[in-house]
Amino acid sequence: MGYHKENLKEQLVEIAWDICNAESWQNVNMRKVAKKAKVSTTAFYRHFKKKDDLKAELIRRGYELINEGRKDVDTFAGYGAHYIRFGLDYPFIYDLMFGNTDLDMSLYPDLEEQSNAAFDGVLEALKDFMPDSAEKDTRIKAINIWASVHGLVGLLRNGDSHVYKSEDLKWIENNLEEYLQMTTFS
Amino acid sequence: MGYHKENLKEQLVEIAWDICNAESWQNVNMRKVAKKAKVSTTAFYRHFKKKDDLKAELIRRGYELINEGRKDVDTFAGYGAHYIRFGLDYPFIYDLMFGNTDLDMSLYPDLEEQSNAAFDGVLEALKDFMPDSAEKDTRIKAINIWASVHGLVGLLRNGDSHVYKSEDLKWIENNLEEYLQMTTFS
DNA sequence: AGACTATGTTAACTTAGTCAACATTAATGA
DNA sequence: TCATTAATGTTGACTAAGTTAACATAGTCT
Repeated sequence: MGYHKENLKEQLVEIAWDICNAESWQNVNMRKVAKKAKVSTTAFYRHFKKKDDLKAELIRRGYELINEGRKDVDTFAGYGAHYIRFGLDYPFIYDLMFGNTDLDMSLYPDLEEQSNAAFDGVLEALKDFMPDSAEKDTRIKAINIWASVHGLVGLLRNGDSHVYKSEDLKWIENNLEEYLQMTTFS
Repeated sequence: MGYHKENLKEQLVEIAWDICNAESWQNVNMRKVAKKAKVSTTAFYRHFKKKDDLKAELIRRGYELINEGRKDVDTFAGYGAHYIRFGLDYPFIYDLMFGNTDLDMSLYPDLEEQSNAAFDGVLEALKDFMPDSAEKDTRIKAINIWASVHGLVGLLRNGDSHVYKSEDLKWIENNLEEYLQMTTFS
């Protein structure tokens, strides 16, 4: 069974993931992906409507990866550190996920589901950690944590172009859990 | 004096700013900008080496705007709110500034200067606010605040695609100072 | 005036996303 | 079984957009 290729769709996604992961989304183009898969440039369009679909699928897989790894973590700071490490381990995928995706999200419900799951993780973990706080305070705190975790990844990635260079950021990177303790429950 | 146009360079930047501000950087292209300025498409290249230079200039002006407005603010939470409001008032410029700029920063020292100034603002304000903290703790706190402010803008902008929709985010948006107090010095 | 520099235009090249027309392989059902 | 249909692939072409080269003209300086 199979045409020229077995499961070309999956292959294209994996090739795109690899290029994006190694060189950024900017460097993912149809001709390159197709060449690596040894098919014609336009074979892609038998499996996706447009390039954005490919982008959405990479992002979805990024969330999936985060959400899977999350299961092995049990402390609250561990959750945060897990998100941050994902950003550092997959910088270009992360860029794609949290930069300006310019995607019409309504077209990609699967993606939305995974991204909601990622957010829910924070809330759940936080509820366990501060069970006696008012519901609303917990939610506000969750928002704050989510916000700072994602902002921090940006700083850790681009730290060199700002004042807080190597020293502090390196310390944070090597002591993520401690940093999160300090800043989350100060 | 002047050739066909007076200060075409400035004009091009302003046109690009307007388009970007209204429709996002994606919608800024040379042909469109040139047309609005009533010059040929390539006149641009007499004033800039490449399109990235234009992007860098828009980003630089974004920081400039933030830094100027900052002077009118005097409370710490006020600073944070000022940054956040900028992100909400100039969403597409903000995207450009804090998304994946994909710029070779070493080529744009003026830009780096403005962005460092923005970061320094946080540190200065914080020092006044917690003068008796250890130097390092203050810096770590500044990083945390910077991170959460920028993360929050992202959430306020894309809140609809996450769990924490309208309610909480709207409250935060209308009570920025209070939110910052709550989360910064909890 | 003559030479040099700055600014602008036209035409063309390049890269990249996408579509239409056509070809072929697998699946399906009378 | 075999003819029809659906799925998958290829070729060639179109379009949009960034950029360059060659040329033209306007201002400046000695």
